[in-house]
Amino acid sequence: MTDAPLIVPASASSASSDGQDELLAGLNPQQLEAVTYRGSALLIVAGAGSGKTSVLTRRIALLLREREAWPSQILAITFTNKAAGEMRERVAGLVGDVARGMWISTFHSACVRILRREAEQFGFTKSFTIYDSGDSRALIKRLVKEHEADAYGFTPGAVQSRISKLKNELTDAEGYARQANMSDPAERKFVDIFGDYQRALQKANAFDFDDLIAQTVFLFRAFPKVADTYRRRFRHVLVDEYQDTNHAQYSLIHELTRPPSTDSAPEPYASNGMMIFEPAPEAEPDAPMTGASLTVVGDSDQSIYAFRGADIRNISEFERDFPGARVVLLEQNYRSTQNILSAANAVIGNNFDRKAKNLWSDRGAGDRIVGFTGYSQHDEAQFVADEVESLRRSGIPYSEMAVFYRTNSQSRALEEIFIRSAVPYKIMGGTKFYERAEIKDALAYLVAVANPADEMAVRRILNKPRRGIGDVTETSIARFAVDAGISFRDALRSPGALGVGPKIQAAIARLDAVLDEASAILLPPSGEVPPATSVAEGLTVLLNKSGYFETLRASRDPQDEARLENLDEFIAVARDFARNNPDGSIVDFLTEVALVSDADDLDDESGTVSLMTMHTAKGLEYDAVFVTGVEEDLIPHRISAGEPGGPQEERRLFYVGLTRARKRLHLSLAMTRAQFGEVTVAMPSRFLQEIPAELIDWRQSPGDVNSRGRQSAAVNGRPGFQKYGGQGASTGRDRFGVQALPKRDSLKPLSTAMDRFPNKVTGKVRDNGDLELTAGDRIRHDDFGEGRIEAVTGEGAKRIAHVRFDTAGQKKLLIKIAPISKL
DNA sequence: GTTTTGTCCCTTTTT
DNA sequence: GGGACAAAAC
Repeated sequence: MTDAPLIVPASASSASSDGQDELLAGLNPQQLEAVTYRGSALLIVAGAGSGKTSVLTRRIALLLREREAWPSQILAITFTNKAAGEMRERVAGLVGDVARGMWISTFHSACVRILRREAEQFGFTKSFTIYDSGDSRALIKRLVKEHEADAYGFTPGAVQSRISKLKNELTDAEGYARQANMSDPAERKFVDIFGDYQRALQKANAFDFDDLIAQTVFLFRAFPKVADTYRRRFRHVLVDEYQDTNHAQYSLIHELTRPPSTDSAPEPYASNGMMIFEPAPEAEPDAPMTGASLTVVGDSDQSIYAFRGADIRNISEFERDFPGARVVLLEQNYRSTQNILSAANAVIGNNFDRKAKNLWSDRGAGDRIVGFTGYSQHDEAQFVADEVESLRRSGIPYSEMAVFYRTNSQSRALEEIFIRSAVPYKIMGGTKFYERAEIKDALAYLVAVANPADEMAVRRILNKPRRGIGDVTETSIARFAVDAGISFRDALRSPGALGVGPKIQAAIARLDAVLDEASAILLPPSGEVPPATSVAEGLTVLLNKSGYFETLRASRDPQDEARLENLDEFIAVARDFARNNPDGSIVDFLTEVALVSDADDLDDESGTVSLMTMHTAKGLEYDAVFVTGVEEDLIPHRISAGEPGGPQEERRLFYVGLTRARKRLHLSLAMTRAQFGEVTVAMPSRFLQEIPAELIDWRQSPGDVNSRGRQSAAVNGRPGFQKYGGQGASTGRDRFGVQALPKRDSLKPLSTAMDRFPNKVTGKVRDNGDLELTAGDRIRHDDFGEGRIEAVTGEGAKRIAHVRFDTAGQKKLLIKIAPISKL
């Protein structure tokens, strides 16, 4: 354990004012230095939970309060939009309204802002579309087909990831072609596809995710004057989660923090006439301007995006890249109890190529980590659900609990059991809202209006809803467009010229009219700026008059009902947007929607447990955390084994998961796991063995199953549940400090004795219709045996029975689907 | 042109 | 055990 150094660094800034005292209050010496150090470059190595967000916000606040910088001179980059919003709020909380002019955003949002301003410089318009991975995959798929590249073993996915990797390395299509081995036919194919892909994007007036960064760097390099504008403007650049930056992002930072070229005159206006910076407070007209001061915050132990091109060297070689850089280490953890930290430290200590770092906490040992081994993933999920309920009863709100897993597909079993057990939950990510087909359709309608050059979008809505425009017609439209030298969208204006039947002509004319009608609302020809509410209005017009809504309403597919609800929600999003951005345009709306991420959905909606992948969990913290599926081939994931650095990255990912917990940490696994229909036997993850045994309190350990396991024999039912979910928890005096079982044997393979595992919760559901139950009734449950109803709450399909089972403890059940019968 | 059936993958992680 | 996609049936 590290001792806190007692040296207080000399504050670099001038005599402290009252405001400064307030900003510096409660900081430890290292944090204080991180906040007050002034120099060209500062690296803050911030271990998990070491208060880096607080340091970053105070650093910004101090710059503002001490008048060292105008808000407009600050650029802060965060990993998610949500983090950006929070940081903005916290800075505003410290210094008030001044915070307004700052750029606090993600790399992608910041680049979009720059690109929209400068788009005309290189052949795009301000209203360019942003292609998400789905869009670009669709485009690549078409190209792969056109080039018959599958003969060379190219799959769309492989091509996409290769292009993405190249772009993250700032290699563009021409650059790649120049150095490619053109004697290899497969290589030639790839070069062609890459080139066509880039041309298609340009033609569609669109950027993909990687382009947003890479093209901004190219822009800066090709137009030094443009770059200078931003270099003069941003005097303080701060980057969070620096360990997860890729080469393109690193280069962007490098470009931005370079001194402006001395020969170009300061230009407070961007090429389009927009004023982009206020004159510096103390302008020194003759002195050459230095580069912006750079502050980066990161923790190489939490680098988990190498697969996306993140380069850990960006952080490990920071001092080489930015000579004279100061490095500050934050090692005191203010988040977790020592037991949790010790486990995390032990795990991460197994990564050999890292700089030693020891997080410590003064919050006391805390509870031991709870371990549980289920028979199946359902069993594991039931443990989580029961434990969630027990924690809830002990006073932790649902919103302070989170369940993590390695892969999105693992969420299904958890979800099933949570629904059954009436545990309110929310899934972060998974099939994301904006990736649902109906939402993508609605977006395509909007894009077709906002950026008619985007042929993909127009094609997408051509026959949605079905209006009899099939492949054949689509091809004739495309051919006509090419022949006439007009866009695909404009070809829809002359249905008569397409050589298709009258019915189809009429359908095309109707679609054309709908798009025009919406266009009149969203982009009035008069040139006046429509109110932000026009987005929702235009969207409603599009969905109504295109017949999209009508078709869904007429359908008797139950899924279409859900689609309608999603679209209603989407319109609500548009209304919300108008409320928050009174001056927002349709392009702004589309930008915002394109750049939202999983983590951004995390409303502070109290009262639901959050389910998410460990990746999504980065940067978040909860009182109680469940890390599930702690098995070989899952974490570390099977695929990572073959990748260089793979297992180490998996270990960091696991470490990130562990360190999210403040007070309660649960590790669970299943002995068997069904993967695409097939049941496979699972092994405990190697990472479990890396945690000192005395830190884990196994409610049901992998060893229990194989060895004599007194607890298994104890009850002829479900020992695990009984033991913790039953008496102990229900009395309310619960867990804090209570020492439980003696520690179990170390981990062993789970291969045998599955039948000795008595506790098998299944994913079974049953439709009980409107089974009437009241307090006092006795029931029988397929998995839990007999019990007594203590209360019934909720209404209709959401009626919940609160049951005390004779052997399985206290549970909530959703009556409609629980496999129960009244006795 | 649309609907239904059948086959083949699949599962890392995401801005 | 399901979703995407293609072939076959309407």
